[in-house]
Amino acid sequence: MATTIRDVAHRAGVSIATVSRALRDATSVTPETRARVTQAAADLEYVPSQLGRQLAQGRHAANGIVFPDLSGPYYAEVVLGYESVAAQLDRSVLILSTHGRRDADTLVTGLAARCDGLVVLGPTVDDEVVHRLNRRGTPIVLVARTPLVDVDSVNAENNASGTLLGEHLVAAGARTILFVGDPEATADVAERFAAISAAAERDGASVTVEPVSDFSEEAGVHAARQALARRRTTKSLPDAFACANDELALGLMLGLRDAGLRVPEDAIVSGWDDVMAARYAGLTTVRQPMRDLGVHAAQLLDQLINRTRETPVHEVLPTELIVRQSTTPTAGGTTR
Amino acid sequence: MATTIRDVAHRAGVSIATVSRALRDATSVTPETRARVTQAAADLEYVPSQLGRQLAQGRHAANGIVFPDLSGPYYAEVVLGYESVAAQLDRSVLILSTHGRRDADTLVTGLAARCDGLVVLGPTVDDEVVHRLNRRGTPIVLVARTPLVDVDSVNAENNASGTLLGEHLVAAGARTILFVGDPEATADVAERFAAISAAAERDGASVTVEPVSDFSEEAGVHAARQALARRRTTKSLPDAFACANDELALGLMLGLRDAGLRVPEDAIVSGWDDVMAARYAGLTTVRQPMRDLGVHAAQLLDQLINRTRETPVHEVLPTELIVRQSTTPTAGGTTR
DNA sequence: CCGGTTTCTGTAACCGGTTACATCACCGTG
DNA sequence: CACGGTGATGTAACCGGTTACAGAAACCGG
Repeated sequence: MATTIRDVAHRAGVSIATVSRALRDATSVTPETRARVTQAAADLEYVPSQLGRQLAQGRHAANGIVFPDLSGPYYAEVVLGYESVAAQLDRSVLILSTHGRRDADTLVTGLAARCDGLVVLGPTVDDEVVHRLNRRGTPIVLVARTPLVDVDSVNAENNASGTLLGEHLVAAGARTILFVGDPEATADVAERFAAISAAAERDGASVTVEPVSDFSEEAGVHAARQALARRRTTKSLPDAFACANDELALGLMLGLRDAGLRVPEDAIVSGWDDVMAARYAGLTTVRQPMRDLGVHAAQLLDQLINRTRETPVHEVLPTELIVRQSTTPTAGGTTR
Repeated sequence: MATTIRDVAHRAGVSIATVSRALRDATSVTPETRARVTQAAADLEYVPSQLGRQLAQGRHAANGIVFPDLSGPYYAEVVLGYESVAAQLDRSVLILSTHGRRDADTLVTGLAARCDGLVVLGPTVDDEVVHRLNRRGTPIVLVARTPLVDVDSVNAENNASGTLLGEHLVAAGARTILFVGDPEATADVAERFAAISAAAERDGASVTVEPVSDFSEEAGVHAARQALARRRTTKSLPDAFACANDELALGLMLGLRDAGLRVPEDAIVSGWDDVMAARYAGLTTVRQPMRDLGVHAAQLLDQLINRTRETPVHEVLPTELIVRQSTTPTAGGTTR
């Protein structure tokens, strides 16, 4: 195959150990030999085999990241933040998307064997798998997942923004709020729901739940139809829809408008995440520092890999309420 | 560190060669010894070191992919398609985002040393780097890039859809069309521009160019302002804006509306890519089979790695014109 | 001019697997 | 019963680097 360190050693007239040293340490090698080795390496277009190097050093110099999907902007941004830090630390990033794969457990275990540590993002594998890897000594950081006591985690704040959102909805005129999304699904959603409903009820509104567990646009459209169907019997529609994420909210808005209802005049709608489309749809939502989630995760992971730290850390990053037309009937105009 | 193949061999009372065989080949090992080895491996919770394995086999069992960014849905989708195929082929995927890094060349070269082959996506590194790696024998597939004769490539069709789009714009009433985007920037954009303008001019419209090279939303907003500023002197605004991609188009629409103009009544707008936000903005655009680009690239790359094929292949995947409200004044209503 | 450091380089043992080849036991056949 | 053939297993060489240790050369002060 390619030229090896021995070829270079031979050409430069030195031993392989010297080549190895000359090409890495500036020190501990005479400038002359160093020059000779460098020249020989250049002549032969020598590129050190990372495989040999990694085996000798006993490290992959690579980090893994597991996520459900990259379709939405959410995980993609986290991955980008993660990658940027990893690259700085001179580590490669291995990705694994579990979306729609039943053998996710196996794949994640396989990934773990190919890197020095990994980040597990969102609903991908069971906690059981995380625990197993953790016991085995694999450095792991959880992101956007229910934290486990003995595993590092990074999450976005839900409480404060949820409270703000709840208050905002009531201030915008909501009396009956429907939370769209299953609070049982994940801890994140549970927190959002709890915060929103607590604030809204404190301010005198009533909150009910539409337990949707598939957080997609289609599910949002469907939820709208459900609510409209119920209107026939109950003669009333909720005047606000607080959705567990933006995609649900966007779908819901489509569903409402298809039925001739106007947002925000006839009903106000909020989402969560602030995806790009939310801006164009004028959707009120909560922005998460997605890229920062990735950045922090990479930093924590690096500490674990380098054994700089022993005790687990659980970070919570702040979020921000973004108010747009979908909840501001007074500001005029159907969503532009 | 962890338990090695020698520990297992010792416990099972066999040689390491036998362990190696027993754990991979079903054949060439007695069922009894096989069972004994398997048991020993299980007892010791043995996980084969991928490093050792990779070095011995002389392959990384990993593919790389280089892209500018994951922020838009475009590259993310390609990456997903790529990853899905790679996973099936039991190969890991290493990612590298070059966005805003000046040392992209070095990083890509480094990446190439860590995998068996790689895909280079969009405007990331110079052709010169690609050529160098190619000469060195690294299997490479280019995606969404100007093809090079001796390197595999996968691209989306621009001509047919561009023609359709050009015709559609004129049919929608466009007489004066402004192409927003720099045709000199990339071959892709050049093709789109050529097809659109040829068709439009054939049908009697005139086409001018606003050579924007930053394909961002902000650039779109800016382009709108430019056009509006020019209106003061020329007393006229183009009645159609054909943008090089969706983000430009979305920004442009924002810019026009901020100035009180209605889309599509006062001017029609088209994009290219069909990002998610395009749907919510009602933007007419051209949909590319992004995921398929990734899938095909992974397949081509696999052929290169396994030396199944010698001669370079250049694939062109079909695209589709998606007509929405931004170019259909008759269909009524400002974008919903 | 000598002994003791210091500095540079080479030898060889790793890292943890795979695999060519040798070995050996056992089989059926003439 | 001797012999060639077959199939299971062990031995050891490799993959391509890193690095502990040893040895040699150069340098130092007394």
